[in-house]
Amino acid sequence: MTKQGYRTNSRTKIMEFLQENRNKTVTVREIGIHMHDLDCPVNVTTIYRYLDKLEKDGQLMKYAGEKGEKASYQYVEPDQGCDDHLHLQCVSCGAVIHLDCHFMDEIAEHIDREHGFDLQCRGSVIYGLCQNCRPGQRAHRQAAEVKK
Amino acid sequence: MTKQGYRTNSRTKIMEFLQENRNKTVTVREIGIHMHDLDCPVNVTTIYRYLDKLEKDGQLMKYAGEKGEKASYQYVEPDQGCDDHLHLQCVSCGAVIHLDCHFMDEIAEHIDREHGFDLQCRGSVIYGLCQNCRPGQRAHRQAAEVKK
DNA sequence: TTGCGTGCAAAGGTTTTGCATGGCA
DNA sequence: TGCCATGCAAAACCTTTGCACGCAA
Repeated sequence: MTKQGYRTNSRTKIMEFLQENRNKTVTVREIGIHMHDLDCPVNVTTIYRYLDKLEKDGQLMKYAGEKGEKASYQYVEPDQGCDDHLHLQCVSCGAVIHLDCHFMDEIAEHIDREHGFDLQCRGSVIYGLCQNCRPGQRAHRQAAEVKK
Repeated sequence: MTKQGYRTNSRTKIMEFLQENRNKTVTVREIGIHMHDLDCPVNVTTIYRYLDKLEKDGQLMKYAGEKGEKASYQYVEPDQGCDDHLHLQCVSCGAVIHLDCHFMDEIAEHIDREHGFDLQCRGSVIYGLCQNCRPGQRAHRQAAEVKK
């Protein structure tokens, strides 16, 4: 983790937004819109640069792109150890589930022993439907609608 | 699976390339370069359209983007059932391993029962290092070099 | 002949880079 | 004051779309 850098109004608000949405991923565009709504418009360049920095510092996970969309980012607790477990993301509402249970060890072990493959959790995403979005559940899809 | 469409020289060669590389993913750019090397240059538009068609027909799996790169595609056997198992991709050489063993059921079941999550294999990729590319192995990295 | 495939040009979108300015420490 | 952060403009990419023409069946 490198040094903190300056604390500016923009960065503070972006970080707040990331932390509020730590249970799912957000895109650069969404951050931009949010900042605009806050009457604190920020250039996309600034967002990209700040996010790159945060990712290098390990405070952010970057996903190449969710199902054909563009890159998305997710805040991670500094000590959450997101490198040790896989992540499930709901394709409907965007929620991210951290698979940090005992079973994670079994997966890594099986893949290692049976397939000779050394798992790398950072950047790996398993898609599907979360509890709330599965058919038959009452649909909690507000988040999904917001996305476009 | 929809109808076959016309058989043209370009399509034949693109399909051959996809099948030759069925053990890993390829990008539109790589296909373009390959076609150029074959003295059979094809417009990128054509590649995109053909790939879209193949994906709709289920002969191709499309990945949103591998580790920050752009979309990549992989040929799948018509009856390979790639919707039923996850895929491991080596970040070094690009090889893809089909996780179509008994353990796949355990993963899906655990994720379902413990996390209420309905797995969706298509598009999900787990990254890591394959047998040949793991440190300590003799490095088979020709493929990795080709990529850039 | 008919309809699909292809190339070209252009557009839309995301992300990056250079440069000058402004602001935090 | 000295960096670092920011905005702006421009560029580099990736991908899609419209249109006209060519070619397979």
